[in-house]
Amino acid sequence: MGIRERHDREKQAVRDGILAAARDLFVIEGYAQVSIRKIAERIEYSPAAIYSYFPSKDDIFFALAAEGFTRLDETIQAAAGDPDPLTDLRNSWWAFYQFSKDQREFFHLMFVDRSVPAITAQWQGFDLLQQMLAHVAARIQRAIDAGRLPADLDPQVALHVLWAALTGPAVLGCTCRLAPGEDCDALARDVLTTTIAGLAAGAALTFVPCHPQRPYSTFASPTWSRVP
Amino acid sequence: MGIRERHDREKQAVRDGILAAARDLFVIEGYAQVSIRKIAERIEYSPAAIYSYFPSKDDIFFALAAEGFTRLDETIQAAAGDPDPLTDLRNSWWAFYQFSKDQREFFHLMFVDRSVPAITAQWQGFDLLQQMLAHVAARIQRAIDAGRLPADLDPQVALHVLWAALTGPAVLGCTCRLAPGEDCDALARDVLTTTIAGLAAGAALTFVPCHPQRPYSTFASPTWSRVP
DNA sequence: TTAGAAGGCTGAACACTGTTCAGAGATAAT
DNA sequence: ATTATCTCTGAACAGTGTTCAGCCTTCTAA
Repeated sequence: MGIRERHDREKQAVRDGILAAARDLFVIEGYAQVSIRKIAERIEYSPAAIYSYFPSKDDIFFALAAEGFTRLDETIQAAAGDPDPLTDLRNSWWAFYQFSKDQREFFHLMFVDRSVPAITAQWQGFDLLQQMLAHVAARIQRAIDAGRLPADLDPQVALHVLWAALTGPAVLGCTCRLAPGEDCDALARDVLTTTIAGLAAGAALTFVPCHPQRPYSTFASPTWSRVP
Repeated sequence: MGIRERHDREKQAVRDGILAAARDLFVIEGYAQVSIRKIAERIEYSPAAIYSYFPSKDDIFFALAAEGFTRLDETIQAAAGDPDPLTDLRNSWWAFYQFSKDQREFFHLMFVDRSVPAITAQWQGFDLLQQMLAHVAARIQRAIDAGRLPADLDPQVALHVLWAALTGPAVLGCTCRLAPGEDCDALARDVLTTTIAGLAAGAALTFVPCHPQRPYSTFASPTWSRVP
C-alpha cells in the first residue's frame, strides 16, 4: 500500500529541507558561507547524510540555480504587460536588473559564478531560461512590428545585446565595483536607455545567435573600426 | 656596507617569486586552483614562509589585481591613438573587451570576483584604474568637442555607461554564459556599436558619477517607464 | 512470529584548505 | 666568542568536501 509513497514523500521532505537550509545560508550569508556541515547542522542530520540526497555540493547549487530561474521568470512576468511595446521592453529588462539587486546571490549564481561547473556546463539547458529568452524575443518582435524598432533588426540579436548590456551594471553592482556613493540604479537605467536608443538608431549588427532551430554561423571579420 | 641592501634585494626576490608562482597558477589553472601550499611548492619554501611576505592569501591576489590594472592600461594605451575620436573610443573599449578575453583570470579578479574582500573594498583606490578612467573620459570629451557626441553629454556619464555596457559581454564570455557556438566577439562588438549609437542619439541620462573633485549627488527618482 | 533483506544514517577517516606559532638554524653585530 | 636578529620550518588547529564500513530501523517473506 502507500508505504512506498510515504517513503518517497519523506525523502522528498528531507531533500527539500536540505535545499531550504542551503537557500537560507546562501541568501543571507552568501555563496561562500554555505558548507555541507552547516547545512547538516540546520537539518539536524550528519554531513554524510546529505550525500544520499545530492551527489555533491555542486548539485545543491545547481538545484538552487534552477530555482533562481523560476524566481527571475516570475519577476519579469510581473513587470511585463505594458501595452506600449518599448515600455514593455524597458520594464522587462529593468526587472532583470532589479532581480540582480533583490536576489543578488541567485543572480550571481545564475549569471556570474564560475565555481559550479555543472551550472555553466548545462546552463543552456535550463528550460525556463530558454522560455524567458523566447518571451523577451517575442516582445522585441512586437516592438519591431509596431515600428518602434528597425524592421531589419533581428529580435535574437537585440535580445542578446540588451541582455549583455544590462548584465554589465548588474555585475558592477553585485560585485561592488562602483564608488560608494554612485547610484547603480541610475547607471542601469542609463545603460537601458542608451541601448534601446542605440537599437532604435539601427546600426548594423553582426552577432548571429544560436537559434533553437537553425544552425549557427558567423559573418566574416568585422570592420568595426570604421565608425558609421 | 650594502648588507642591508642585499637583504632587501633578496627579500624582494622571494616576494617576486611568490607573486610569479601565484600568477602562473592563477593564469594557467585559474583562481580556484591557487593555494598557499602550491605556491610554496613552486618556490621551494614551506607554506608558512609565505606569511612573512604577505599577511594573507588575499593580499597576494590584491597584488595581482594591481598588476592586472597595469596590464589593462598597457592594452588600452596600445589600442588608443586613432585620430578619429569615435574610432579611438571604439578601439579603447574594444581593447577593454579583448583584455577580458586574453587575460581572463585577471579580468575576473579585477572586475568580477567577490572572494577577495580587499579588492572590492579598496577597488576605487587603484591609481591606474582612476588614471585609465580619466584618460577615457578625456577621449570622450574630445569626441564631444569634435561634435561626434552630443554637447550636453557628461563624459563621466558616458564613460560609466560604456564601461557597464561592455562589462556585460565580457562577463558573459568569461563566465561561459553564451551558447557553445555563439560568437562573443560579435556580441561585444554589437554592444559597443549600439551603445555608442545610443549615446550619439542623445537620450537624457540620469547617472551622477563620483567625480574625483566635486561631491556626489543624485537626481530625484526616475520616470524611465515613459519612453522617449 | 521470526529471519532476512533493504535502506537510511552515522562516526570516523582522508585529503585538502588558510593560518599560527614555538623553535631551529643561519647570519650579523657586539 | 657571545649575543641578538631574522628567516624559515614542522607541526598543529580549525575548517572544507567527500567516502565508507557498519549500525539500526523498517519493511518483506516464510
